[in-house]
Amino acid sequence: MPQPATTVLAAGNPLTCSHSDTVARFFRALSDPTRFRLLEFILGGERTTADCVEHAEISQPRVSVHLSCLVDCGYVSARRDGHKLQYSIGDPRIKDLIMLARSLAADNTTTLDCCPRIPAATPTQTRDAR
Amino acid sequence: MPQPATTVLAAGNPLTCSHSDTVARFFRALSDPTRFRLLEFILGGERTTADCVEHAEISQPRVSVHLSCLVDCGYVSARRDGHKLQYSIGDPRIKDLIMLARSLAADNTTTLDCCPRIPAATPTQTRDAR
DNA sequence: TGATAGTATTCGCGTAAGCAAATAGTGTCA
DNA sequence: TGACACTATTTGCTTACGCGAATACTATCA
Repeated sequence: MPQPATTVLAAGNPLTCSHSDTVARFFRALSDPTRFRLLEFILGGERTTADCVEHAEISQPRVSVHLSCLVDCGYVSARRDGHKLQYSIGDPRIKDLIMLARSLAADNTTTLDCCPRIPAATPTQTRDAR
Repeated sequence: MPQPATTVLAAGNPLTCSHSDTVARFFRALSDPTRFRLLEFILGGERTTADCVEHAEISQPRVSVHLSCLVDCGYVSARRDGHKLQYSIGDPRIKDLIMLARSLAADNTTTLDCCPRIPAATPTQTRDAR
């Protein structure tokens, strides 16, 4: 189903000026399993850093970096609550994005898992997380 | 807006079994600028490998690898046409995903570009990207 | 205002993954 | 079936980036 290049651009939005590289950077934030799991966790409700550390099972500094990244990329927003920081999803469209991706990924699990270009889902392979 | 963790899972879809790592892998395919640009290019209509090579301005072997990756991850499908291969978008939801991401990324361009966790949009760049 | 809980930064390391160049493989048509 | 157009793989290199460990910073409250 070949579509002219203008189809996307003429969809009635002002997004045509959004450079591809920026969108790729945006996706990059979700391409790390740890970060993506953190986002999913926060998608389930407001979470403190401590919650995230416990959930992610990695060091606090690492979680801090990942959360900062998610904030910078616009996925989550932080709110101070006494000593702690509370993280939550800032935009309802994030949920749509995740669910859409889940749906698409689910339909391609077999080939996805075999893609040699993106070898294993587990970085720093110390544990057999498969 | 804190939501219970069950909200996503009880949304009436069977996607709960789709592991986070698989979805992260799915996103990984779009996290590379070259690959993402190729996908956008193909989104504009059916393209041959030669078209993609010309568009991406990298070597044919590299393009081949990227296209294979996009096929494996379910973004595009390939069709033989004489000597050539024709690539096209396989699923209309892909377009939705891209447009949603474009929209979200556009709203966060400033912070996105400053995220030190995802340094520069240009790989293999000799300049000091900080 | 000082103690401290909570968060962020720096450092060094190792793997992931992008690239070009060379080359091998495969499908199509004369 | 051989020649050729097109596509995929291999090799070697370099950079990106995730990790833990150590440590520095900072906001809050007694």
